[in-house]
Amino acid sequence: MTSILHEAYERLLAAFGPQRWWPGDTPFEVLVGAVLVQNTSWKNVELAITNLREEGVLSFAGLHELDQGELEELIRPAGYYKVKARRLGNLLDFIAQNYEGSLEQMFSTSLSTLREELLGVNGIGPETADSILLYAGGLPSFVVDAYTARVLSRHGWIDSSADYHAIQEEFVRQLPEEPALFNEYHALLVELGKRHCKKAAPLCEGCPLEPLLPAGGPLAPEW
DNA sequence: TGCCAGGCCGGGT
DNA sequence: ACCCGGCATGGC
Repeated sequence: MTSILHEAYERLLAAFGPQRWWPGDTPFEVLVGAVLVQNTSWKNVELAITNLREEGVLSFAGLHELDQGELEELIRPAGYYKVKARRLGNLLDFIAQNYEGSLEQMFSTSLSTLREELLGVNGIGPETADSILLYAGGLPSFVVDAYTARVLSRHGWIDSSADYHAIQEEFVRQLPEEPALFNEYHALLVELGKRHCKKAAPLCEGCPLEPLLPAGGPLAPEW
């Protein structure tokens, strides 16, 4: 009843401990962060979030009514600020039109339906959608990011050309669909990536998963 | 000092 | 169906 991805999870948890992750005091804050963090370090996102909080607009109504130019200036530290202001606007418009501006109402929709709807919003791709579903909504949607793909690829557990959906399917296939597990696992993979699996470092020095390097190739049946 | 960070879109082959 | 440039700031 074990799998290589389950085993990897246990190792990461033992090595790093629980991450208690995704900084954000409210689901709305998490949702905003999910857009702002696109291809950007969390450090920069924190600066932008701080600006929004100090301006008193870190709420649905506050952000939705905000002038686009004002929004751009406030989120500037997060980079791509014009694009992200537009994408945030698109997302808030969507929530206003379909769920009366209520996240609670939005997250009461079925997971698969809501995911498709989010992907229909311009600027919301698979990772951002899954981050919102999992970290803001508490729904079991596994988040795949650049670190996840790199870690799995370097261990030979997936083909380096595997796309988002294929990678996500591996996790769903091997793990129970529990939001708390998906949440913690993604956080652990990001931590692993930061410490041992950066893009420029071909070797994973001191990687806690090193002993797992296999015997049997990618996703060997015995796992 | 250059490279990178928890993507995604649009236009070109 | 791919491939690629554009988007932008702050940290190491």
